[in-house]
Amino acid sequence: MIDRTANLLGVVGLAVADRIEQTARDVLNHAGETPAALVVIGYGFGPSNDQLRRTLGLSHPGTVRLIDRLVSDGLVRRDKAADKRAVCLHLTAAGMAARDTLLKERLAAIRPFLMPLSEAEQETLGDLLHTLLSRLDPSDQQRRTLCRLCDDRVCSNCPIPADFRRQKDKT
Amino acid sequence: MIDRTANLLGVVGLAVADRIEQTARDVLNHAGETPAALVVIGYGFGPSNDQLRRTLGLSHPGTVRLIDRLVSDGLVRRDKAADKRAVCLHLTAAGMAARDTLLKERLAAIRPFLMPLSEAEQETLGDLLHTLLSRLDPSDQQRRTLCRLCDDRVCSNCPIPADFRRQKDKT
DNA sequence: GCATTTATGTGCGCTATGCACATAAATCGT
DNA sequence: ACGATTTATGTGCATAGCGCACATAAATGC
Repeated sequence: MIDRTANLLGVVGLAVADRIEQTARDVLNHAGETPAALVVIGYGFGPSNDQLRRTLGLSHPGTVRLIDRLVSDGLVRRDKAADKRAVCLHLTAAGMAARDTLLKERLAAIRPFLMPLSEAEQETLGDLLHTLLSRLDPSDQQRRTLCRLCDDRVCSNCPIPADFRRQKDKT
Repeated sequence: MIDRTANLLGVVGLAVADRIEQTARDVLNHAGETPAALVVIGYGFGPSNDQLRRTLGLSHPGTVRLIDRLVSDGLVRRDKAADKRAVCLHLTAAGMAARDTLLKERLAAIRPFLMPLSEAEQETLGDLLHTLLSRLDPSDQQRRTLCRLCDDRVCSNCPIPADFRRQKDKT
């Protein structure tokens, strides 16, 4: 019986991810992990290339090229870090605007799935998803990966707090 | 309040899609829409390149190359169709085995998200997802796209029946 | 103070995909 | 029934996004 639910979750997950990806492509003209990079850098703690790499689950050269794209689009700056080997990534004003649009459009892309549900059904679903996420027991790294496209402005009582805004847990 | 739920659905959707994609890559050594192609062709109604293209949401040359890959992997055959312009796609024995593995591993990839929930919670979630899907009101084409990775063996009482096994609705 | 580790960047290749074009078969109108 | 249009496939060429192997510079650890 669990497999019936698993299958439905797979269908909905695919549908939701499809819509998010399409939206991100429309907003940024880039696909893959590029939108997630924008969201993560946007927390403003100035991640290094390497920190970002781990959150996005990419190889490090892949991350370098990803940042190259964002820099050449004028959305990201490579600042100097205390550690002179590292870079310290920040959004430009244009980058922040793009990030805002991206997150707004992401929610707009997901909302149609929920609109046909009653308030009560939405509430129940939200609680169940919250419970589901709270029981995943991910590593710190996995938390950040899970939340890499999350809109923290609407994530009250986050079930998997990913400490994006703190510089601790650099691992 | 809907946005809190939308955000959580986005997080879970992304997580589920990530796991499915990773699993598909492990099983097939291919990514993108290749796994979906295997599932859809596996219904055995002998889709044409063009029918498949619409379900996968790819360009037609992209679909030709996708089938090229599956053929050269020995998973798919290009048979002749009644319409002599068209091809008629079928799985080889190896293709059917790969499809079985793929669907099995897909469920295995999703199950860990549900395991920590109680039976009752799983039931409620399944019912809510079923309701959500049943209210999407997609076109016939969208139905097939939604279900392109679906495991019909465990999809009892499908909320969005996608007539894969029937040749009607060739549109 | 030198060997090791860490962080970044570069050369090169590959996969998945799209656009423009070509070709063959079916269909439609007269 | 025949030419014009539409439909289905395939091919040349290009692009985005990514990984591996390698190079280099800064930090770290005896």
